[in-house]
Amino acid sequence: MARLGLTPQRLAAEGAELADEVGFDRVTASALAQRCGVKVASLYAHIRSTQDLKVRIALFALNELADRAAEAVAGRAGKDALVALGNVYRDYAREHPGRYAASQLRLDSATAAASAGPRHSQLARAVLRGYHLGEPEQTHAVRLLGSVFHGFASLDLGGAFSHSVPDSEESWSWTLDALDALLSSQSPSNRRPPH
Amino acid sequence: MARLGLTPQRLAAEGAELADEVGFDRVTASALAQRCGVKVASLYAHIRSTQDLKVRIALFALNELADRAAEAVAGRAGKDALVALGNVYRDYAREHPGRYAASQLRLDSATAAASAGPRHSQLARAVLRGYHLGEPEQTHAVRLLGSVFHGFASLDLGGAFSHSVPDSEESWSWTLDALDALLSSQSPSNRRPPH
DNA sequence: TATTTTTCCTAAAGACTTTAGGCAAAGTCA
DNA sequence: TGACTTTGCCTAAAGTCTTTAGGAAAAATA
Repeated sequence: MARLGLTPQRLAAEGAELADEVGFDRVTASALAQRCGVKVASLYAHIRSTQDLKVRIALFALNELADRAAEAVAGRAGKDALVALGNVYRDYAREHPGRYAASQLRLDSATAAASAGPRHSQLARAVLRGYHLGEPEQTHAVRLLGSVFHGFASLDLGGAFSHSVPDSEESWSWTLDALDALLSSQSPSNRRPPH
Repeated sequence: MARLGLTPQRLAAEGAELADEVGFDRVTASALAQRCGVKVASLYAHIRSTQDLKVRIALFALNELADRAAEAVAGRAGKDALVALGNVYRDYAREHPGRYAASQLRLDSATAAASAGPRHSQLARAVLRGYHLGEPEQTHAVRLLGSVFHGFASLDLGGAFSHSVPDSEESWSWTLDALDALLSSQSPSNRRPPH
């Protein structure tokens, strides 16, 4: 009965660790309680349900990922920014597979709107400033970036590219080059920004 | 005790239906048994475990998806083939969200190798024949296509593009145009194939 | 200090998974 | 056809996870 001072935030963070260790789909209230040195029922003072816990982990991961993305994009522009942003997603999926899986959890629209999701779009928009796109091209490009980054990270994480030549790494560089070329050619001026 | 003639294949198909109705993560042996008009324990004559059931549903979905992709690509070339292939994935995710989620289930490498996964790569390669890429560009392009198709379908399904202007549909057309342009520019001849 | 709130606990009910053992239907073979 | 084996379904039961209810002690508040 020594009180441990658990909070929903702390539980989300511990849950994120647990997800990385055993997989997001195996995060249970039982396992988390054990990890925190507490009985299962005690968790229900802090979370409403296991689903609620999973949502909190998802929000935690989305936020952490947005923080990293913001850090990577700051002070960079053009292709540098594009590569830095892409690497954040790819590296996060590799370093924190459980959190990455959590970040893909389906959220209801109110929760999604209050999540760090919009920050991710904003960061993609910031990167695209270097390519001088108008609307609606910029929005399309935001979605393309999201699709490629998420799709690549997801397939890479799933092992779709492993045990096969060439290296996943090479395809990733090639993909970033291709995206840069594509976005540059979409620019109204149709010129590459200065290196 | 009227015997229903269940088989692992039939259970996978019923499981796929169930996944579309309630979501892949809520597919349980209990629910499937109820749906088949059988007691839970009876399922274990056909499947080893719930995990085994999920794997079978995943394989079912991958196969069905590959069949559709093959059908769409047959008799088409160039951009037509690219668009047709992309639409298969996008439409499948929309029509069969549970099956699409199942198709993303992580499989161990032996199972993955025996799945329809390789057929998907082959179909992407077939589409890319129209762009006359050499190696390793073709492999990179296969991966890019996989990333974009999967990423877009996944985000679209997650509602990331809904309730927002412009329409997801427009971004999809734009994306396919962009991919076509990109692949054409990667071609050694650097010329667009005839329309 | 007295009171209220919070955080932990034990207990218990309900759902899902999985194994064990039994019985009758379906398939096999004289 | 009748005996034998196999198969597919059943009931029963044990284990895990979720969730609620109610109680006791620590922490916060007045």
